[in-house]
Amino acid sequence: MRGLTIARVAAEAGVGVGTVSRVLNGSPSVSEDTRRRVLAAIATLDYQPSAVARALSTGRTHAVGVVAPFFTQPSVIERLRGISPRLAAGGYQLVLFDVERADQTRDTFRSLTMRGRVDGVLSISLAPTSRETKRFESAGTPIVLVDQEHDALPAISVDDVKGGRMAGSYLIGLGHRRIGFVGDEEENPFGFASSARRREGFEAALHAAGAPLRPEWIRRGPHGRTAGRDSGAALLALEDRPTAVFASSDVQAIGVLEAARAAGVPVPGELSVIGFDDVEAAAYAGLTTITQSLEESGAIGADQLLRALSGEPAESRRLPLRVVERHTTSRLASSGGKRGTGPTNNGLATNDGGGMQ
Amino acid sequence: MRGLTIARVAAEAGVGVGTVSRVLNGSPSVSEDTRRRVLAAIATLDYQPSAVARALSTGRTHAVGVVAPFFTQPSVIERLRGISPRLAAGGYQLVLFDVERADQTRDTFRSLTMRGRVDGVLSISLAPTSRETKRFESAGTPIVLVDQEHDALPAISVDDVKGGRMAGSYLIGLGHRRIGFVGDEEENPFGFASSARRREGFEAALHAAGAPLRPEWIRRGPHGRTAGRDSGAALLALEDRPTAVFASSDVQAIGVLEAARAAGVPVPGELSVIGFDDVEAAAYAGLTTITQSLEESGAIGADQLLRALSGEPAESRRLPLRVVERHTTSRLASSGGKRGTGPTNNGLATNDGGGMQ
DNA sequence: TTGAAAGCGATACCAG
DNA sequence: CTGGTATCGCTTTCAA
Repeated sequence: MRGLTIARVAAEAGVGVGTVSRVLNGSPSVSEDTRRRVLAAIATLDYQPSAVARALSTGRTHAVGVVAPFFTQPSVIERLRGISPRLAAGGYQLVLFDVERADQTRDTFRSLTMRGRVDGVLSISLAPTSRETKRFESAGTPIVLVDQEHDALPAISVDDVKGGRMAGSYLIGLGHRRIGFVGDEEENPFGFASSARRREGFEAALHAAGAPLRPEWIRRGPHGRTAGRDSGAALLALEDRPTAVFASSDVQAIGVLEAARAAGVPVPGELSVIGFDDVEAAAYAGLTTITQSLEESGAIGADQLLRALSGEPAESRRLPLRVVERHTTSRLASSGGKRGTGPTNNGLATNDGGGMQ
Repeated sequence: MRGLTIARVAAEAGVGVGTVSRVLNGSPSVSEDTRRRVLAAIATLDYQPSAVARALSTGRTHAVGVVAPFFTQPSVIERLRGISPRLAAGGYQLVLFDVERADQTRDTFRSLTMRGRVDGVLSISLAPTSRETKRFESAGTPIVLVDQEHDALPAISVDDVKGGRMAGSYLIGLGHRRIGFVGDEEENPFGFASSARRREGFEAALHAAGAPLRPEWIRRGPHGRTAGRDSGAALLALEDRPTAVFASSDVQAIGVLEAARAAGVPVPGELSVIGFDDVEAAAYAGLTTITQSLEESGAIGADQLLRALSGEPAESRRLPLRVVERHTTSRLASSGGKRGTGPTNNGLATNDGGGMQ
């Protein structure tokens, strides 16, 4: 059955196509009797309207494009977990645009401005250039950014510098003075800057406390667990090794934990580790970290985009950061400060919720 | 600039719309000179064709719908990791349909058969009813199933019964006789049956070896890490507790590992644990498991759908299963078999690749 | 309340 | 090689 169109339904019901369309869209100006007849015809024929035809006619696709770099990354997944249900509730489909290479970013944004592709865009960690931004504007396609700040576009962000400072201060508050850092390479083709900002805040905290800042304690490498493990191993191999480490992401922190285990360095006994993000695996690993409410950031971003889609202006939001104390940090043994000593078990947390599926 | 259409470009270039369309689609029958002129006009106007108009005209949306239950689950993510790049390479967009409640399944499949939504469907773990299957057929929408078998539709699957048998035999080969099982509830609204099938195979292996099969060693609960932990704890609290456990998924196995740690039971010293799936976290946790090549299953599913989309018939494929020995299983201490003893470190693996991002 | 017809923005066939 | 036009399937005036 090739062309089961609205015209066929109209014929079956003995009415005009306009009437069928009205029934389809719940228009009140259709007599109850006619409506029943049309509905019957629709059921008999098992008719389903064409989404594209409707989209071409109305100018709305009811689809939202979600742009994400390496969407299988834990932090991105958490954000998607917040985005998906909101979009679905708003009646929008989620079209996923994965970006695995920096040069794909431009192509992706370009294809997204093609009219009729999506009604709106949610961009995670990636920002359009000002030229692309203008394109979106002239195409009438709203775009909301997540995990970044922007002066012209609504964006959901956190204060990374402050987050770095929180991590530094937290460790210093535990009596640590020799503190290492494990983060991303700061020159990257994607333009990611959060790791660098977290490092800045971290260094500021150490500086303010008069703690030493050795260049060899600052390790930057690829984002990932294994790279984090390598950086951690390098740190632990140092003659004058740090007693604590701040990793600018949880996956890197988990790598550091592995390195410590491999080197036989007890955590948090001889090494305290704090991460950043609070992904699901952090709860599982018992990792102390700075939570940035990933899922919520996605949900809020989706909500703002939905607002924009419904005509109201979307707003930028800066989400709060908070230290989540778990089991990988503790007071430095030889110091006599005022904070309590952390637990001593390393590894698997036993009751930290988080429910990995 | 509201209506920047192909007509506007045609006017700008001083040609007909048909010619512009030919240029857009790389038709060879356009003189080099004309082509240049049209291209110039396109550049000047910064024109982008409308995807919906094109879709309505050609009957192809260049989008594929991916249906997945709880897409943030590790195993589903791994499959998506294989799917996404293939689809992108084939020029298709990925429209994600998350299913979180069983009753959404039908709505999802129904909306997917709406013509003009997507050109094809990839369904993970969820199967359409025969009625829905007919709908897809009459709509001309190819559909490929992943993680399930089907007699009328192409499907990418594994032999779950055999997998369960492999797990059971593996543990028996290590000298274990008292072996527990942790899996999903077998009556579930989604109709998932793999956990039940794995249990069947597992029990068959134990039966064949003459190993005891105590009802209290079989635990079924919700799919998830915390539920796995609870089941594991229950198993360990048993007077006559098992010396090994087969969990029908890695997340549940990881829960069992947590329970063992909480109970102070050394793994694999006093308890061997084997999982199923081989998700990324399994490598990280050093978990021995049965790999089912999740990412590859997604890639193959996508490839088959792409074939169907290009006219060739898609084929069903059954993927191989293989035991991946890591550090959570070892020979039963008191037994004198022929296999070597497993490593003794529990928890974090130190060099197992897997590169969690 | 309803039918007829004009778009929506491309593609593709048909002449020339 | 190129222009004109019918067509895709629906929504939305405009009259009646």
